[in-house]
Amino acid sequence: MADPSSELLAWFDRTGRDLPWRGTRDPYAIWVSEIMLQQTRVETVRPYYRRFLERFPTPEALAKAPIDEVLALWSGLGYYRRARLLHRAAGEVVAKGRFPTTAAELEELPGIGPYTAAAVASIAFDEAVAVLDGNVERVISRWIAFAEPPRAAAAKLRLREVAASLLDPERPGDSNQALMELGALVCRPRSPSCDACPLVASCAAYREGDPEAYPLPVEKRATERRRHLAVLVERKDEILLFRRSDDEDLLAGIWEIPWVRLRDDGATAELHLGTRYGGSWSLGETLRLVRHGITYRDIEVELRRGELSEAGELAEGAEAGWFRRDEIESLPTSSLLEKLLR
DNA sequence: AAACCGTGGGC
DNA sequence: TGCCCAAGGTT
Repeated sequence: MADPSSELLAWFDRTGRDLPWRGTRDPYAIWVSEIMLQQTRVETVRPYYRRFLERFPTPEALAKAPIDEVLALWSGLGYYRRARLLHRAAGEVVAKGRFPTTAAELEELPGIGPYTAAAVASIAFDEAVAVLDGNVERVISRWIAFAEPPRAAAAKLRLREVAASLLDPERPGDSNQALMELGALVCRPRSPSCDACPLVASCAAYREGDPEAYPLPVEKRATERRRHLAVLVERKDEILLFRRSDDEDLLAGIWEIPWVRLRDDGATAELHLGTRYGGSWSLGETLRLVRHGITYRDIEVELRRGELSEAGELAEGAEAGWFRRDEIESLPTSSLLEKLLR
């Protein structure tokens, strides 16, 4: 009874959180939760998950919805490509006529990689396949004092092997979730609570005395900062928005207020949103400039005083329109717009 | 393989 | 403030 696998599962049974996507065996619901949870915290996902499943309770409901409605429910969650791929994959499931039941089959769907395939297969279908997410990487790296950064494919393979050795074949879904839960609550990136850890007795990093030393750091690229200017343009009770082209890499198909890149000296240097704009808007409408800051990974958007002077036109694939605030809720938007209207 | 995609919380 | 980094996948 003192083997690590049993200790881990017993700990999970005792202290595991009661999350909305636990307590269901519906593979579709579990799938949706796993997509939303990609690189996204549990507390952020909660409200989105509830609304999304309420509106799209089945793959059929999701598949037949227009993509803009899917994106509207995803608005503010980030990584919008996830929503597009989920929508596309739902169409494939419906076309196929049945839900994929193995990790190998699941991984063929767009947006489902090794992690998500293993998570859905183990949780919904009891397939004894180990997940390797950021939590498991950290837990296992510490448990075996893994001496290389979890970057190369070979390193990940090794970590997954060890994770698999901790799997209870009778309860693979709970075993996987236990490892992730442990990483999220106890074996945290900083200040792990080794006192509360069910694996402490066999943890190599703990024995060495400095569990935080693992996993070994992955080299990170330098980030470039760019400054932008964003402007809220209003006329009466309407706001001017632009819909970014579906071909954009960043925020494809998302409605936003106009923002432009600034040169280092603060002058407008480059037009964003795939748009050109300027005098053509200023047809007597009120230009209201708002102060606000928002940061994408390496892009700072700053709302501040500015002059719009260049004449312009809409770029290929982009679209412009005036909307009342109550209409904007049903549009695909980003957090920039959501914060602005808050 | 490395770079890219959004956002928010924690320190 | 600035930086880390989160239930990753795609290219």
